[in-house]
Amino acid sequence: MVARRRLEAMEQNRSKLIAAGRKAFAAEGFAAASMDELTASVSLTRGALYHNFGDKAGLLAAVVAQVDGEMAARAREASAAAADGWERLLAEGAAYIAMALDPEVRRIVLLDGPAFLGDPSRWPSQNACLDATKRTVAGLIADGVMKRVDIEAAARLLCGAALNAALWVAASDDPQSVLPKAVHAFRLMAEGFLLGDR
Amino acid sequence: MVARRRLEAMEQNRSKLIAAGRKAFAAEGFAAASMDELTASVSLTRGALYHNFGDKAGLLAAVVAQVDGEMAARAREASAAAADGWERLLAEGAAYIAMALDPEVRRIVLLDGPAFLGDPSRWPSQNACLDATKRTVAGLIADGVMKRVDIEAAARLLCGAALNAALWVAASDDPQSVLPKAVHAFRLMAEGFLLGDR
DNA sequence: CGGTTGACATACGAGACGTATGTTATCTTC
DNA sequence: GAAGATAACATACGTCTCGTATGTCAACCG
Repeated sequence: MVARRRLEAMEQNRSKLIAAGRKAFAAEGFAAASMDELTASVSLTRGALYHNFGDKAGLLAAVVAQVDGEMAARAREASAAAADGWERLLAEGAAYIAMALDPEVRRIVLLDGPAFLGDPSRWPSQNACLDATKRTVAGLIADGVMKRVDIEAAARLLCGAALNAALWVAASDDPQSVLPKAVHAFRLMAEGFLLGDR
Repeated sequence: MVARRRLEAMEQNRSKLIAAGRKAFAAEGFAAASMDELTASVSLTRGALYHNFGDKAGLLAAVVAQVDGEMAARAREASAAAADGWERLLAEGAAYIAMALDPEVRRIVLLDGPAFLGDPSRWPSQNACLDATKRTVAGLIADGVMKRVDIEAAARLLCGAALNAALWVAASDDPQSVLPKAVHAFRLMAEGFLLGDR
């Protein structure tokens, strides 16, 4: 407690800053968040921030990576509970829609992330949604379940549909009542990729 | 030329500011654009800006409304050229994907717009993409072409898929080669909403 | 044990936004 | 037709923010 190792203390400060970033960015948005207030809220100064993350966008990238990692974990849970490969794709989609109900996810990953960090597929954290969907789609095409379509195109469309539906659900007046509508429509649309008729 | 009517001059200044906003926001992004430089580029000062648009976000809203209006016009053109109702939906989707190749549309309407103005469906300009798609979907359901699904949900998913695919196309290294892949995948996915099998 | 390095704090400067105040041309009203 | 009122800007100011440059202190190392 008294004499911590240097790296250990540094890692602790990084965690505190990232945690403060999640709160501030989610509450006020990236642009409006003040780095002075943010760092002071964890008893540090901007010196620590610029030393660890380079600039304000660097902290955003670190926050996005953390949230994105948690999203990937939840997606894997939903995926594991599914029976076959096709149900796995649908489960992942429903999971992403549900995840976007979290204000942190919505504001940080879906709005400010693309606006201030550029295209999600070029993030260091590699956007969990896209990555998982691409793998699932690739498997379904190989198994002859899905029509032969460009993997990245299908993944982009599916993720885009899911995340956009999620933004709608979150912005609606009664999220809980429109969520099933979104999930149902997503399922129908995804079935457009199914081979045969069933 | 010499003694213009008051309202006419004011409308001209508004137009100049909006035009400057389109350039600056597209080139530097909303957050990085300086209102001093922007107003000076059309021989005005920030006084004119704050008098006409209230604040910086007000100018963004005006710019978004203008670009959004142009998008709606182009969507109507694409729609009018289509044979039946279903082809009209696909044509609109393809048109939106193509439109997002324009850096102005991408940066202003798809990235900064949602981030700084909130959910597109609550914009004063009412988001052309969403609105047109909703009308088309409603017609197709009434005609028994599409499955009975929540209209807003279907429109949101279709627009989300199209716009997200567009962001992918735009961010790719060779946009012209991936665009057909995106359009093809969009068509397949939309067919999930079709009644019957063909 | 003294020098060095790294992690962080502090001080500073450059802009940027929004507002409050001033200025001028146009419109109204008697 | 002239004076007051109003609208459309310009100007000046204060406050905030980010990024950097400099300072400082504890931890490490030979």
